[in-house]
Amino acid sequence: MPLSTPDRSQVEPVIRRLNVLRPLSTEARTLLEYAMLEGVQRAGSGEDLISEGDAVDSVRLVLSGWLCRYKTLEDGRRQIVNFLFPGESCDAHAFLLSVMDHSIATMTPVIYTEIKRARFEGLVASDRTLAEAFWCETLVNSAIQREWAINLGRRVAFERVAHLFCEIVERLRPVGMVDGNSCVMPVTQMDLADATGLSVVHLNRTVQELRASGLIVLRDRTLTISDLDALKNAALFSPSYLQLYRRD
Amino acid sequence: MPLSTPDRSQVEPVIRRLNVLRPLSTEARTLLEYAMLEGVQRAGSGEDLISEGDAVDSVRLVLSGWLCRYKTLEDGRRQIVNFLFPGESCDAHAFLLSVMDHSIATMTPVIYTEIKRARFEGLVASDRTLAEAFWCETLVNSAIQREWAINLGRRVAFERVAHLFCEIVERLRPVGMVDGNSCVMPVTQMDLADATGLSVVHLNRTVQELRASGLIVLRDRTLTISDLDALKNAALFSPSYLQLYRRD
DNA sequence: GCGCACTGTTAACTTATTGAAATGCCGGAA
DNA sequence: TTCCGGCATTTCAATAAGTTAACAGTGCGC
Repeated sequence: MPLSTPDRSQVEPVIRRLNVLRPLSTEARTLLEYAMLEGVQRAGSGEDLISEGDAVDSVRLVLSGWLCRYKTLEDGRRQIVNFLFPGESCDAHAFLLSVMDHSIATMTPVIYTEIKRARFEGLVASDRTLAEAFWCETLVNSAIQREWAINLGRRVAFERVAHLFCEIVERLRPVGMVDGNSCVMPVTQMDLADATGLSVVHLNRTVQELRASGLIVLRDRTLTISDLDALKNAALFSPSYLQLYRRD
Repeated sequence: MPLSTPDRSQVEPVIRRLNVLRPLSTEARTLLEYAMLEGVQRAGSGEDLISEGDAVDSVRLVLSGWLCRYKTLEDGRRQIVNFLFPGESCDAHAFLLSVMDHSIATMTPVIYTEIKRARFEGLVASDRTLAEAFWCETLVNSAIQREWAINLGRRVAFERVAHLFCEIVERLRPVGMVDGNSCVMPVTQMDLADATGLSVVHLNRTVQELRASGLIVLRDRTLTISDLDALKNAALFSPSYLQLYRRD
C-alpha cells in the first residue's frame, strides 16, 4: 500500500548512505528521491519480502526497520547471513541473476521503497554517480559477508557475539539510530543465535557472559555498550570493512 | 612478466564463464580477449597477489591455478572466505572501494591476466553485455559467500567438508578440470581447515570419516568422488547458488 | 480473571571440536 | 646417501558448544 503522506525525509537514510559511498550529483539525488517516494511500502514484522527461488524484478531500499537475509537447510536449520538496516539496499542488480539464492525477512515492522527493474535501470543509466554508488553498496555488502565468514569460522562464541554487537552499532550509527552508547535491539535471542551460528541456549549463556564482564547491558530490547573500545577489543573488531567514511 | 607466447585458448575459461552468466556480443568477446592477452602474468604458489589494506587499481582474471580470498585476525587465526578458480574474476569493480578488505593468495602456480582500471572501465563502458556479465560475476560471488556463511554457521564438520568438496567439483567442472569423477586437490589439509573453519586435526579426522563412509577417495593430491549424489545428500548440497547454467 | 504462546533463563548432561604433542611419510637440498 | 621441513595422521586430555528439559516473566486474547 502506498504511504498516505510521502515525506522527503523518510528516504534520507538511503541518499545519505549512497552519498558516503560515492558523492551523488544533485540531479541523481533528485531523480532517486522522486523514484523512491513513488514506491514506498510497509510490511509487518516477520514477513518474507522475497524467498529463495523467487524471481527478482525490482530493487528494494530500506527506509526504516530491521530485516535479515537468511538461508535454510532442508531440515530446518537456519542461518541469518546478514542484516539489512535503514539506508541499505536489498538487492540492487539482483535481477541480473535468475532467482534469489536466499530469502529476505523483516524482523520488525518495516518501511521500504520498491523500484521496478526498468525504472531502476533507467536511473542508473542516466547518472554515473548513481550507478557507482549502487555498485559500491553491493561491494560493501560482499565485504560484510566476508567478515561474517571469519566471524562464523574463526571467532569463539564470546568474540562472535561481541563482534555482531559492534557491527550492529557501527552500522546503525550513520543513520542516527544510536543514542549515545545505546540502540534498540528488537530481535529475539533466537535471531541472534541464527546470526552467530550458535544454539539459542549457548547464545543466551554468551550474552550472560558479556553482561557479567560489564561490556554490555541488554534489557528491554535495548542494547547499551558500556565501553565500546573494550567491546571492540574483545571482538577483534576492526570497522574498515564497513566503509563508513568517504574515501578521498 | 608478460608471457612469451600469448595464446588465445588460455583466456577461454574467462570468456566461457562470462558467456554463461550473460551472452556476450561478438565484439565484446573480441575486445575482452585482446585486453586479456596483453596483461597475462604468472605467479608462484603461496604468493599474495594483493593484501588487506592495499589499494586496488586493476582487475585480475584467473586463467589457470587455484587462489583463495582470506582474512586473518590479529592473533593469526585465518579464514579462507572463498576460492578462486580459472575463469573467475578477483575483483571486478573493487577499485570503487578505497582498499581491500581481504587478501588474495595463490595456492598453486597461477596464470592470470591483469587489466588496469582505466582499460577495464573503457571495456565495460563500450559494451553493455560485458558490463552485465562482470556484474553477474560479482553477484554470483556474493551468493557463494552467503552459502559459505550457512556452511560455517550451521553445518557440522562432516557436512561442511562434504559441501566444500561438492562445491569445488561443481565449480571446476565448467572449466574442464574435472575428469569423470576426479579432480586435483592441490591444497593442504591446513588450507581445507581454514576454509571450513575447523582445526587441522579435526579436518583430518573428518576426511577420514568421508573416506571410511566410502564417499570419497583423497590421495596423491587427487580427489575422487565415488558417488556424487550420495555426497551431495550428505552435504545438503544444492547447486543453484552457483548459477552454473544460463538463464533463459 | 484465566490460559496460552513466546521469550528468556538456568541446569544437567552429552557431544563435537580443539589443542598439544608425538609419529611417520615423503620429497628435496646438500 | 643423510638430513630436514612440510604434511598427514593419531592419541589423549581439555574445553566449547549443543541438547533436552524445566521454569519464570511477559503480554495477549478471551
